[in-house]
Amino acid sequence: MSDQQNKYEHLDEETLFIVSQTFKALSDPTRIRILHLLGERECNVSEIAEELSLMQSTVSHQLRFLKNLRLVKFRRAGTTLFYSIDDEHVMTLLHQSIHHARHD
Amino acid sequence: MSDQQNKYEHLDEETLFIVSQTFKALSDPTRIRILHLLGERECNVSEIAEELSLMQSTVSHQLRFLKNLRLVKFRRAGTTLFYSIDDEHVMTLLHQSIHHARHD
DNA sequence: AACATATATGAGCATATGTTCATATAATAA
DNA sequence: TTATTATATGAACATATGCTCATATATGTT
Repeated sequence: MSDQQNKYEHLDEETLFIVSQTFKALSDPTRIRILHLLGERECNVSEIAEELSLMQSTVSHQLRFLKNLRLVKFRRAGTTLFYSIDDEHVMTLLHQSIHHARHD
Repeated sequence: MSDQQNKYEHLDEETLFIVSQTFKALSDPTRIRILHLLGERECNVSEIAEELSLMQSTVSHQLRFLKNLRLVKFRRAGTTLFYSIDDEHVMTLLHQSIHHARHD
């Protein structure tokens, strides 16, 4: 029989990268606010900026970040882009964390 | 009757702070590796450094970070400090994320 | 075409972050 | 006490991050 040392199974590089990227997306207050708002309703860029008192440019930059990670998606209506959530799993993580922050 | 506008309920500052801090802790590969290892077994500082091929100083700095957020705790045995997980909820978030990273 | 509106993008800047090196501290042993 | 081992800490550095400003692009309108 082989040794019963039960060596530790390291996380592989790819998993580590994906996981850290995901949490990084959720680690910034501005992105959390944007995701939380989009969790309530679909919004265009200027609506987000106004509702959250952010510069249009700030919102646009963060939306690009979130879109690259496929956490949000958008549909076009003329010159207006409506953004919405594209990753329910990440929203679940966010909502769990919010729930715990409030009840701990 | 009042308007049925259903205004958006903003996240309060404190929740936002706690949530972003929590995810920030999980957003760094080194901290993820340390937490994941401690999720398997209690370890002292040098064990962590050796198992993960990190400098003792790096491990110690990150453990302080995690301890400040009360994600880990330690017990003393002579000059040796054994660290272990102190926040099962955050470990749940981590494990969920790892699971999804592997299956998506 | 010219113009208006909505959004995206690049550069610059200030701040935050993570690692390393050198050294300090703490507990124990001789 | 001195030496040894384990861990913590501060400073310095390089890189990453997030915001703002100015401007570009894209669509629609006249």
